[in-house]
Amino acid sequence: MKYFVTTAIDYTNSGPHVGHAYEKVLADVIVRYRRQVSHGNAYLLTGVDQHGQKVQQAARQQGVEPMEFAQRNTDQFLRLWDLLQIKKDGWAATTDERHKRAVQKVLQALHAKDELYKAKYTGYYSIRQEQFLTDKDRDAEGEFGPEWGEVTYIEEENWYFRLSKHKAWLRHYVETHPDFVTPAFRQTELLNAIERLGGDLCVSRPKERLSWGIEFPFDPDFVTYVWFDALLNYVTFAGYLAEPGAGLPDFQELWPCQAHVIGKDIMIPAHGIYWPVMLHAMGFPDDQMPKLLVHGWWNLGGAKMSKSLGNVVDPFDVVHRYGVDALRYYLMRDIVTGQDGDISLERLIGRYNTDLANDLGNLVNRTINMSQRYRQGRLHKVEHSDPELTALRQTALEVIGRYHEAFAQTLVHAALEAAWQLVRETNTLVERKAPWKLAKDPDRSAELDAVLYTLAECCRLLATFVEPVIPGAASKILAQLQADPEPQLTWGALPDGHQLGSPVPIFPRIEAK
RNA sequence: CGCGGGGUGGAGCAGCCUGGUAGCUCGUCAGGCUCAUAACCUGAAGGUCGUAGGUUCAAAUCCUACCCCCGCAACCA
Repeated sequence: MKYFVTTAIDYTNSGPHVGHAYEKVLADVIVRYRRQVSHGNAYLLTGVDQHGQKVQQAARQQGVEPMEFAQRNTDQFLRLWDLLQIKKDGWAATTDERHKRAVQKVLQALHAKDELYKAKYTGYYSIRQEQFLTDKDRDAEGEFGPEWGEVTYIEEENWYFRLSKHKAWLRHYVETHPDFVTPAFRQTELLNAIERLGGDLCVSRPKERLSWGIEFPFDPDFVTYVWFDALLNYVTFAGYLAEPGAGLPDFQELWPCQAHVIGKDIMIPAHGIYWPVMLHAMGFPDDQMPKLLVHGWWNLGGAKMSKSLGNVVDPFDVVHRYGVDALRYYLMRDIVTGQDGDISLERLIGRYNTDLANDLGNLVNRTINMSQRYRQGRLHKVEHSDPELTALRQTALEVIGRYHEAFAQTLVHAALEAAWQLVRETNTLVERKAPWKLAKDPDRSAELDAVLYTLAECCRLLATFVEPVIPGAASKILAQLQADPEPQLTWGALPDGHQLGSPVPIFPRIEAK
């Protein structure tokens, strides 16, 4: 079994902003941690949602084919994930033929089980916005405003999924599986939403209205509703119903998914209601249900980031100006997983300069430098009973425990906080032991060796602690230590006689503009 | 009674689930060190943890009521 994590697949009607980046970094960090503790047995799936009306509309506005338009935005996302060092194992693009075929098989199977039915729908329809309107779309006077353009009352046939039939099952499932949703407070919200659940889910769109989608295998005048198509990516790209030789993973190896990493906006109804019910209807037993990890939002100056307000932060720009380590570290450090945060470039620079440059980077630099200066970079793993060194080693062991504990609850900020306790105490030890004084006293030569070894070993551990969050920097630290790049979260992995490399600042300070 | 989140030293945030000396970063003040990226270390000032009750030997943490702020059409993590 592999530890399987997915992200939401991003909608390709426009390019990425920093919120998209946050989610992918979070998922990547979780998977990188799991790879550390399970010798690489983890799998990250991310991708793009390319079908649907908004894409078709946006493409038309620009006068290009939907596929071309979607591909353009897809390329943007791919470029960003590369830039952000997102180590994805699978790529879910919903126009992939393998996905389409699997979705059609699911539709066919649900149809055969009488989970789908065809019915007429009547309602108000906005031609300009190409969508049905509900009472919520009415203005204060109870009218549909001019933003909707011409509104007509129409009748349309569609396919429906028997959602409400499974309401009781879903309520019971969520109530009896408190780990279905993380963080816990979201479960209340979900249960409330389940109670309000009314009718069934319309899962088709007539082709004459929307051509950009997956065709119904048993009724070619219809295409699949975009959410129904999109949610299935989590199984289709994990190998569910895949044909032999399709180049997809072995489904048994991955499923059930340990964490669908999603934003709070798409928990209800898509991931908290539609998705588990779809799986249940498809025949997935309760012990094969996935888990949800719901994250918060980055606001800007206290306001929600939105394309229409134009207050979005461009992740390409941030990486270009401050580097990928600065962005990844900031996104993971300055928000509590699950809560909202407020993004600030001043704080990003501050976090980078104090935590990474001053505290961690400088510690590594001074450690290696002193070893080079006093011992030509060669470590001596000597026995000692120095209480301060013993205490620091004890701290290191405690931090290993807290690090695992934090990740067990996917509290990335807590893992980093734990690591920084070790950073601080190691820096304190340098002051206390003052190796530059020990170096002048031949009688304390063994003590100096013990100190230098302890410092180097702490640096090695710290590199491992930060690897999930800032993998590039971590490997640079390990390279300068000339340590084994394989993570070893135990004390004493550096052997006696180990030769360190040369110190080069890893996090150059960002100077204020 | 729509749903949910939040209110912790000057600023920004942890801690609350699993009650027990209030913690981190920045800022301010005073010292130390010189190995290091003018980085590092120590000490100090500064908080009745939104308000009022309750439970308890003990409450930022649990319970009740109230006050204030934020989000909940679409784009959208």
